[in-house]
Amino acid sequence: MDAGIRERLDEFIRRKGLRRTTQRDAVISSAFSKDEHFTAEELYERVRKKHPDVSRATVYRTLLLLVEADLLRAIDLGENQTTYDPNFHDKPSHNHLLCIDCGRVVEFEDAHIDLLNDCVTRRLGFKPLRQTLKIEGSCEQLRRTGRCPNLIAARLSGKRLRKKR
Amino acid sequence: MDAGIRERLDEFIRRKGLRRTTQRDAVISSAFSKDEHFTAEELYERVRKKHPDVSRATVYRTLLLLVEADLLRAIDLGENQTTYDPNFHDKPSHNHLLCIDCGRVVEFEDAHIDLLNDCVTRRLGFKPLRQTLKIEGSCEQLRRTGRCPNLIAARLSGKRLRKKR
DNA sequence: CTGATTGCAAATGCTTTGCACGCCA
DNA sequence: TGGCGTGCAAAGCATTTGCAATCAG
Repeated sequence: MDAGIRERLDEFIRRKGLRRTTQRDAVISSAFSKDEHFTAEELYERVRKKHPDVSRATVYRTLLLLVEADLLRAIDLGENQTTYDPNFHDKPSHNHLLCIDCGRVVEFEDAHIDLLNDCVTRRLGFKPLRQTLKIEGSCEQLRRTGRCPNLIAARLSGKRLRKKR
Repeated sequence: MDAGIRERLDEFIRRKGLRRTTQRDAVISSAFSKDEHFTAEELYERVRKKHPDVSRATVYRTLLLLVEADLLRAIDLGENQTTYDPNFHDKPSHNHLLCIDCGRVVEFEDAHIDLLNDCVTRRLGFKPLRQTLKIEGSCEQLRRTGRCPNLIAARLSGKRLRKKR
């Protein structure tokens, strides 16, 4: 876990008069152990591997804290559960592209987007605080060659492709 | 209800071998009776005013159809329920700005956004299909003058301001 | 007629909560 | 010691679904 995160966390804990507990630490270190997105349930399972005594409730409660501290971002990837993104600390203004063919999620940054948001928002009389851009697209390689490495990987891993919506 | 919508709907019904029923028609005409966003529950109540016999299940099932037909768009405004937007037929690529002060949702269009999405997406090897940009901002007028007409209106109408997330 | 559609109530699935106990500061 | 934090199970909520009855074409 990145030092900047630890620092911001400490500051948050201090400011809110919270306490550091074994369970809380376990959840937090699992949350930031990879840079992959995860759902509450996935994190719960990941935590349980090392700390089988942490309850689901604590995972949910800690997630709420982390989102409030802005260490984690809750994003909507179109499934019926909240997805959490641990990468906003390093890349504060990245966005997501979802492949409708294989469900892959690509994070990307683009300097123009911030500028654009700023213009649009001010024009309307608001001050921009946060923006979420989600692009859905289809895989060009799949269309042209009939094959897409991600699609194949997704099938092999048994990952559910995408649902409706 | 706009003629273009009726037309697209008929085409959809024909293509899928669906049937036209009183309940379905009631739900659909309520959905497009205003250009306001709504939740399933809100639509259910609106429908019941004129057709007290329509069930909640039918409302949900019809909403699914309308989204599939791309007549309605399911959007995520940060509450824990899906919001439906009936304005995508007229403004296919508009986006949403949410005021964190009063919860107001402003729809806006900007020509640059489509271009930007296109560039970003192709650069990553995908073909853009649909994008969702949600900007959250605070009200400048409120900050400067301490008053915002929308905030006051929202309070008066008892509309819940925003929840977490 | 026949399969699509409906209402009802039960089921789902994610997330939150009430409560009594335990533990950090 | 005073509360904050925890686990458990129950509760909440939005949404979906099984089923028998009903209706459109």
